[in-house]
Amino acid sequence: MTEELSKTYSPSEVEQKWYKIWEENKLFTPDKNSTAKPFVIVIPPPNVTGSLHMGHALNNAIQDLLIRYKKMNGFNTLWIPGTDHAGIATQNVVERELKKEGKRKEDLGREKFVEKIWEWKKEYGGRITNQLRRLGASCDWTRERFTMDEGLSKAVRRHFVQLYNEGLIYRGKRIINWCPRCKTALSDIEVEHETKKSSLWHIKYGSIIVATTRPETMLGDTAIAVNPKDERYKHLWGKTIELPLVGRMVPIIKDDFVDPSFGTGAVKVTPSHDPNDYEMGMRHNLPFVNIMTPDGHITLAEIEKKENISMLEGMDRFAARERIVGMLEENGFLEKIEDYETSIGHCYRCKTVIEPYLSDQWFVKVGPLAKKGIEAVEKGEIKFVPERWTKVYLQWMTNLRDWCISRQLWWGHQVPAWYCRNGMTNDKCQMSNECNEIIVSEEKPEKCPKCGGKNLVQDPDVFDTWFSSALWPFSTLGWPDNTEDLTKFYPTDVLVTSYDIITFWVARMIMAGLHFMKKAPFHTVYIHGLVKDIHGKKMSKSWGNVIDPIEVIEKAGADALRFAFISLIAGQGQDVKLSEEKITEARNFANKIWNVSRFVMMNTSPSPKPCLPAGRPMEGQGEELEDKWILSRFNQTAKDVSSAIEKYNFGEGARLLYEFVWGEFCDWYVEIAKIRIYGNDEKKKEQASRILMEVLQGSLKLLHPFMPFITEEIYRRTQAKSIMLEKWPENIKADETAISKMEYLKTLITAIRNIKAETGTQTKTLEEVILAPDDSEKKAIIEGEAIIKALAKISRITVKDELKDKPQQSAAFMANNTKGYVPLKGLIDLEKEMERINKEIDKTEQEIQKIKTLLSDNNFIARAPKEAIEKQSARQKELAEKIKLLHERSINLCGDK
RNA sequence: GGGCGUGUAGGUCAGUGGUAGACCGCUUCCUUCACACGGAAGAAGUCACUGGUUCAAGUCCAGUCACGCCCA
Repeated sequence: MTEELSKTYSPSEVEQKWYKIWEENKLFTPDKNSTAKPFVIVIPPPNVTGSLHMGHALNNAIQDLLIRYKKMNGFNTLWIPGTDHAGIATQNVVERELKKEGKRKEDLGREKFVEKIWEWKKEYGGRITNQLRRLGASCDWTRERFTMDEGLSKAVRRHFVQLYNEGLIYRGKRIINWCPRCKTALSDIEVEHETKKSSLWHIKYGSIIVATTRPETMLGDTAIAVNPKDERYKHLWGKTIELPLVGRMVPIIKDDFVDPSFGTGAVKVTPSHDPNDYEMGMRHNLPFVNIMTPDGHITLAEIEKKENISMLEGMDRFAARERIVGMLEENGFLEKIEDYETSIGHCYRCKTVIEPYLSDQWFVKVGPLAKKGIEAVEKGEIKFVPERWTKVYLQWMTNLRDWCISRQLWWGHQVPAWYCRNGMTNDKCQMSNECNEIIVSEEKPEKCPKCGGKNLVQDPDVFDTWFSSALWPFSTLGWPDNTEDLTKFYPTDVLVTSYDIITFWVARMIMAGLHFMKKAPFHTVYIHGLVKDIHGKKMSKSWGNVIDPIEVIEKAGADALRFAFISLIAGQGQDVKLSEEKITEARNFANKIWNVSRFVMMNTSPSPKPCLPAGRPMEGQGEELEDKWILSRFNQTAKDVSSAIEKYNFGEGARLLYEFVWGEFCDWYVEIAKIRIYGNDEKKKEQASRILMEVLQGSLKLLHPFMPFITEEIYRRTQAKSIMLEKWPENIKADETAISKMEYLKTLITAIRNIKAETGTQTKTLEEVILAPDDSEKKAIIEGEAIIKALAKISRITVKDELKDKPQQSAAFMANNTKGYVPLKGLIDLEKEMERINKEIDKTEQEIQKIKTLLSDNNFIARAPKEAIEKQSARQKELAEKIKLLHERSINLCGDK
């Protein structure tokens, strides 16, 4: 009949098989001839050197859910995958590899080193994309892109040249964030600030005392500043004082920037080593004295040579701090040291303390670009989900400083700018020359347009990685060429990402998209939380709390991991706390799906298996009450799951399916269907198995975006067609009467089971149950007689209109408006039963008291809507009945004694 | 300092003004032929606190406390 299915589901046996089939059959590639509306997502490109972590797993599970859902809903879906060259991170990885061989990148030279990275990329670059396949991501791999591909590199060059020609990019000497370990500039957001305990050193500068958190930079001081309103220092205005140790004479200047309440109200000014001091230096025309090498060591090259400080030459910046403080103390310049908390910037890639550093860099003038980006969101062209992230985005966009895009790295897109070195005789000053022309061009220019010289040297710097990933939504589609894909698939639809990247990436994509494509790159930005461990801690190697997604996939299956994630997503984009327990729960759910499918297939007619569209009209057809019920509930579930997904309430969708499949289909419908399945009526048997298969197939479709592998595996055992190509069930018809009848029957059965469990007769089939229902309930009881008998294990149901003579030695219960008695002659433990009843009475009385108070409240009667009042009165009546019954029962019990 | 978020059962979390929910764990019972990764039943709540709005607040508003994150 059916090939044997194992008792437990083994994901490892099926997952990779199906992925291969899907990919080989190009099920992830959009149909070229389709006229259907496209639905497009671009993947947030993971770092090419990375490996899949839980953050990726969550992010891609969501995207895959959307893509699979939309595909089943008739959209021509496209999910573009790819990876990011991640400048610093990748360079660091390969540098570390080199270090193992005892080499530095300088030993190889730039060209060889970059070659080495490409080799590395070739070997390991496919790791993360293969891991995405393990997850089940339905990416169109035929369109896979890498940010350093030829096409994308061309896009970056166009990006730069166009902005430059529009006056939105400039080069200049500014204070930037410098990482002395990576030896490159960083943008403002690549610096992580951390508040740390430090000191505030008070140093005597002649008659003035200045307070500073960075005493070592005093070597580069070129002024002392005070606030012009600060009367304390009036007598010193315009005077000069001698810099301790260094001996240089520096002026005392007035500047509004100085906060009189900070320290002594007088501050040292080091224009080359502090962004605020830089501004002051510019305002007051101060000299700029650099005292540090790019790797964070002291240099005295720009300082007048003096014997007493010569030992500082080449000293590490932190050692120099201690040394200088020591020297100040020895020479009586140190007034005092205070404890002080200060915020210190660190490199986001290597955590080294950032140095504000004066250097030549390329900048994007973001003002005009940000303006468009703000308008697009304010006008609703782009919507953030959850909505609250809009504020974060807008706040950031309105406070933007110009973006430093040049990086002193070897790996990345080299800046397409050439310097004319014509007439240059001295190789020492690399960037200065007599012609002085900068040529910005997508391709290398032949000669200098100004002087005709051919000695052109390209800027050695590369771009910030985000400068290229800003273009991702259209560079992946072929821009700047006007390709078919670009016309067809831009703008994309939804961007799925976590909140930590809104500023890095989302904002920049929006700016670039609006500027170059004149259209926002997506209409919706769905922001999800970060993956944390069960205690809410970030997963990190140093904490030792990392769960590896691939290990989970191997143990529990990708479906389990995905379902665990999705069901953990709350409506508001909170962080997701992943635990082994949640994964186990999801694995158990997969196993439940597997087993109910086994049951259905074991009881289904031989092939060809019926292929019935789920959710067809349910009137007529001679179906039983339970059939109408389950089909109605299926249709409601389909509708509710759709609406949850449309509203990005993915967790809600998962919970609805879990509840329907396990709590309704397995726990109730299958049990009820067994009456016919194991019965003798062939026609009824056929009918039941047909509905079983129908609901199973429908449920598999609804589950598919959540759990792609198991649903395909089972579906293909019932169908030749891939479930990916099936239509999403969308018949909304539901038979409300059937639903309420079944809900009542479930309540009744649970009530009887309860009595049986309390009286220890759970496993026995009891002879009789006596029921006194109201009219509508009576109908349900008659219709559901077989169901009650089978599920509550009762041989006979006696329905009475009125209960005149109360059955002796029986347990009583209420199920909605039905009074019920289970005769239990000789089976009742009187004391226990009495206890149970008293407890029940207490509980019921408490509740009834609450309602009484409410109903006697004139305000409630006057102002509450009619339905609310009616509902409460009905409830009161019901409870009163129950109390009455319980009291009667209590008296009867005494009689029984 | 500014902003955002969170606080509900022992744990982890849902919750849409009108009877407080799920899973795990716990208690009792069940190896019955889809599944012990299972089934049945049950116990377990000061919805952080204080006020306010409302006939009615876990839900809306204000404040307080605790924790977390982001920005400066």
